[in-house]
Amino acid sequence: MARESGDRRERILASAAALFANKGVAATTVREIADEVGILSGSLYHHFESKEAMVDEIVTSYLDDLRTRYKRVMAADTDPRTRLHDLIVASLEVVEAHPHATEIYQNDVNYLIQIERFGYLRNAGKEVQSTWLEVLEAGIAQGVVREDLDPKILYRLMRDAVWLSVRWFKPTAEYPITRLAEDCTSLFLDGLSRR
Amino acid sequence: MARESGDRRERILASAAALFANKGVAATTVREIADEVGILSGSLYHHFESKEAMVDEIVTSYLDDLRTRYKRVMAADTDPRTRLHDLIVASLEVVEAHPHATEIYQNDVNYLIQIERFGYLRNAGKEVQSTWLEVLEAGIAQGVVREDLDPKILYRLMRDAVWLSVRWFKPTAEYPITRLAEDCTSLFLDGLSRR
DNA sequence: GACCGTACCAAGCGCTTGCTTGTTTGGGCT
DNA sequence: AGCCCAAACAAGCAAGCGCTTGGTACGGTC
Repeated sequence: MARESGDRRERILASAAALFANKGVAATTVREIADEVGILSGSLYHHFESKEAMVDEIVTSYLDDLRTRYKRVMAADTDPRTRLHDLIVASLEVVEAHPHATEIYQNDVNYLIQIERFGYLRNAGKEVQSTWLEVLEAGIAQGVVREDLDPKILYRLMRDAVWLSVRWFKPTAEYPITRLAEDCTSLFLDGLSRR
Repeated sequence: MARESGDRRERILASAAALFANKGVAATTVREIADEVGILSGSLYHHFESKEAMVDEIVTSYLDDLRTRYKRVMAADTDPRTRLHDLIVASLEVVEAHPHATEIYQNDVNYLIQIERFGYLRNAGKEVQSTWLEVLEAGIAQGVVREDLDPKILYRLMRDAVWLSVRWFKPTAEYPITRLAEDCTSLFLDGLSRR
């Protein structure tokens, strides 16, 4: 029994993440989480300090993974166009690896951010933005990206399109995540007009 | 006093909308709404049947406005490129007219949709989608839109980029909403690559 | 000046929330 | 066999929830 205790913890986190993603953090009760796992609500507190602690663990591991992948993209010696593509790929891979955490972050940042414990979310958002801006501005400087569009606005439009795919994208054999990444890159870089 | 009763109702709705948008519907309490208006929570029920009724009224008027504007766009005898632009403009105008309602819809559809009363939200989403698809498919048929990108995926990417602008866009004199509409249209149609 | 209806207050009901507490269970180790 | 201790249960607490109720203040109408 004791040797499976890690399993239980993970199962609780997985159930909690799914519920948080589908119903929202505030609308999910600890009793619902416990029901999903098949224990009583009080027993959750043997594994976690609080409901907030569960959210925290889910979101933190999500952001850690994201940061790691972005750093890898920026460490490579590549041109802006490739980097933009690689950022999109990295983001979509994170969406695939942490679908629930992504949805929680997208839906509930506003709510979470006003809880003291989650103040760090402000910095996380800024970090991500500056990574994208670095690439876009390098692109403008090198003359491969249009300079009549504000990079910040470009970033926000792309960001929402890419991250919100978590709400609708379910990878299949015919349309895997790599294909979505290609289509995103192609849409943003070349547009949907036939030429 | 009686002659200003409509005012009160509107003030309650406005306060409720702002709170729902910022904290989420589930995380906003009737006491908070009442505090904002300066009355006690019980007094809200003189003006509204329930908390759900407030949400309903906010969301319904938002969707009504959206439907009206989309119909106007589709009624005009214009080419696909213009129509796409006009749909973007119409959407951003609705964002501007109903910022809180837009945010509530974007953040809380998942939560609301599972409440019986808000079942109609399913149809609303489908209606909007089919309007965009109609335009995109006409564009493909007329050879002005690339046919190597799935229209449904195009729609979803554009939809999230456009609607989620409610979270960050604050119109100014230098960058009004019309400019954002132009930039969106330009990004989606032509891409961000310099050519 | 008696009456009416609107708008609100004061109090609190029944229920659910996140969380705590004291106790029981049962496999692993000596 | 005897003990240990992680893991779960059973019960329930205080706080907060949406909402209801009975009463009051007061401008408008006849």
